[in-house]
Amino acid sequence: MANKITTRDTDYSKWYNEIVVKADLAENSAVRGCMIIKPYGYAIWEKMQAELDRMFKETGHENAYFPLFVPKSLFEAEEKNAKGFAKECAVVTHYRLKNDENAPGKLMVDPDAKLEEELVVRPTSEAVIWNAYKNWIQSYRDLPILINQWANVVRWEMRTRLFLRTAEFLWQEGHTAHATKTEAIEETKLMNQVYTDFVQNHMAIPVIQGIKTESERFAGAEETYCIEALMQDGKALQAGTSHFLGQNFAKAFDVKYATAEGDLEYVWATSWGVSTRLIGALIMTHSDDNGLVLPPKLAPNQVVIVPIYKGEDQQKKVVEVAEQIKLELSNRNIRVKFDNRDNFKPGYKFNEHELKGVPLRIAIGPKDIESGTLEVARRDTLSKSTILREEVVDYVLDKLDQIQKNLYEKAKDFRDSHTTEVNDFESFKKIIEVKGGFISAHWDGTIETEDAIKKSTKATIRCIPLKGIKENGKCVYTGKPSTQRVLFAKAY
RNA sequence: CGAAAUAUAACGCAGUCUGGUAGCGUGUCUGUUUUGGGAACAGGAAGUCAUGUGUUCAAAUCACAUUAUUUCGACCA
Repeated sequence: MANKITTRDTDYSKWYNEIVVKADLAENSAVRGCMIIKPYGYAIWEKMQAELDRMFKETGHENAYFPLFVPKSLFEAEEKNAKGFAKECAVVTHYRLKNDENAPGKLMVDPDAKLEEELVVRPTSEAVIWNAYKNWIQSYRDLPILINQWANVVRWEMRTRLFLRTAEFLWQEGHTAHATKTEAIEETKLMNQVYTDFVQNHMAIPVIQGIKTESERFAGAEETYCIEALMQDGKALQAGTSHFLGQNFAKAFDVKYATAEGDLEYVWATSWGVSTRLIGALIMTHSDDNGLVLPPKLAPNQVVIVPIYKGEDQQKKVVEVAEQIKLELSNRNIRVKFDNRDNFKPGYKFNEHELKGVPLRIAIGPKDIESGTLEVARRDTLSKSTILREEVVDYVLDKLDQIQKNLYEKAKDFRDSHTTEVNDFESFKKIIEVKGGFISAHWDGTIETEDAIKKSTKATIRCIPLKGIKENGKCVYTGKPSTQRVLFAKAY
């Protein structure tokens, strides 16, 4: 009951449960909405981390680590940011427990150990980081600062949803400081592109790049660039954001640098992040009724070998061939697992690895040994073929590549067929209700209209697409003139 | 915080209306036989029925309160 995850049409629980479970921390615990990432799920996260980290470094960034605790005075320095997060902060007020005299064996918060200044558990790290940057930046020679942090953050949401909105989550947050506005904006766009490349090429999830409207923008940002993906149930998911922060944080933390001309100027800032929410996106984009479907580039095991045999003689022969194939594949950097557990039957293993989303499965039995063949099954299409034993390496390399592409194409076809151009509000309402997905429509650019549409349909503006075509039209709600279509959808 | 539903074994559930021995499936443990799509049989272990109070000869079951969870609102990556 506690672990059941149900969206409107789809029960994702069996897929999630391979990867993550809701943390059952304690009876009557006030901590809700935390998750335990199981080893298999964490292995996927590690793959994602490794690739993102490589991309960050390739674009000139370095990793660093900053404190979990943010003194309240620092936190409130940038007003808009503080206000945006104020309602969802966990706050540390005491630093000690003591024995409870009224309840032997129990502990209580020591009232004498009240902190003079409360500590906010970071919901994001701008405040601590910019407090540090103040001391790191003196001159234009110190710029740019291009730093990324891998960390956990806490956001005490009213309502949590496993994976997509947990109270604590893992993420990376990049925080950069630049001498010029142009350079900072370039950085913001660059990271938006890095996220796009990663999500599309590695996660096989097609995304729309765009900028957020004022009401959806990050608290404290001047412009928020985002990538938006569409899930199989027709709801949109924000997959990654990069923010141009202007000089807001520089002014709040008084971070100035001496220019080459000797003037003092405030620096320009960006921040950008993606979180474990991406694993949720991965599941909800590709999975089918048989369980997870993982893109080869992120699958902890790309190939699993299942042996089939009767009796010890056969077992010996089959295992020998299987080990040999495993070696051949590993030598080509393919992540391969030989499932030689003797206490499960092949059929059980087939189903288990399907549930876990392993892209390719190789079955080897006595018949194959005799004929020099192998049976290879694809997870994405659930189709099986028999191949020659000596072709295995080339075949696997080729198929892994195909699966990666096929998953992307499939997701893209779904996304495209669930993106509808709409020109009047009646169809807007109908499409959102019946079909779901993205709606491309004209908007007059005002918050009032955005709000009214949200109230009436629950759909929000996901983004103003970067690659949108300029065209003159009339706002779908007010009929006022507009120059570009924006993307609406119901969102997670 | 508003509205509704739910809480029984590790997991999924029945039993509650109509009070009277704590049940089923999966998993788990032992043994034997099994292995080309979730094995079969036999035997075993496992539950303060969310918590508290009340009604009753008797409460998983009825009443009241509390807590937690889920879904829908408001909030949000």
